[in-house]
Amino acid sequence: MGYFDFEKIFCGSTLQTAVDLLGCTLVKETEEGTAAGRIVETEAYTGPEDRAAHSYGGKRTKRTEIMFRAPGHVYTFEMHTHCLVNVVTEPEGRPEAVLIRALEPVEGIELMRARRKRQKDTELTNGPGKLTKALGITMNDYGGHFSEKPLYIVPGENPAEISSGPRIGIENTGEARDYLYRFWETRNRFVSR
DNA sequence: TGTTTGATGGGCT
DNA sequence: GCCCATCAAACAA
Repeated sequence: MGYFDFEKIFCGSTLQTAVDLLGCTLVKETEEGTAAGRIVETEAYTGPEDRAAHSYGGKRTKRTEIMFRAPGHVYTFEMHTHCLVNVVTEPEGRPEAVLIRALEPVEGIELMRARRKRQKDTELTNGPGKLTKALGITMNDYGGHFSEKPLYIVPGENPAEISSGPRIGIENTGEARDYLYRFWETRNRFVSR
């Protein structure tokens, strides 16, 4: 079993990486056990030129620092008491990332149910804050790399059919609001909406 | 030190 | 579909 090929995203575009990540598997190992899900929904955040990105204008803060590092690093951040997880893309110095928005549960479903309480199975991982809770991803994962345990990505077959649309929850970002930077597997029932 | 603001989720209508 | 809890990061002062 190998890890996702982060070399190929050195020279690719973040939009292409967002598409390439669909169908790959996100795995988190904890003391409680291993939980994993197939990535079925992503969003691209293309750095300095993208008003919706945390790194818009090249803004470099404690939070966005990791986005300037090499591809494959783990960018987690908190908002509204939830933890969201991103894959850093592009070479050192170019702060772009892909947000993982939804998974289709593959392994450790009982563990996910326990972490998510009385939720229907389709509600376990169909949102960026939900999937981090189901897999046990926290701010402790910030700065790690997706080719190392305990949080990593393994390659998978890309979906046969992919849809795209505007990103979610970025109403106040001018023209960036309309960019079609959200990608998902067509008709997959685990996408967020 | 104080104030503002979300890349959300869950509950209620 | 609408409302809002809740808190760290960011930023102003």
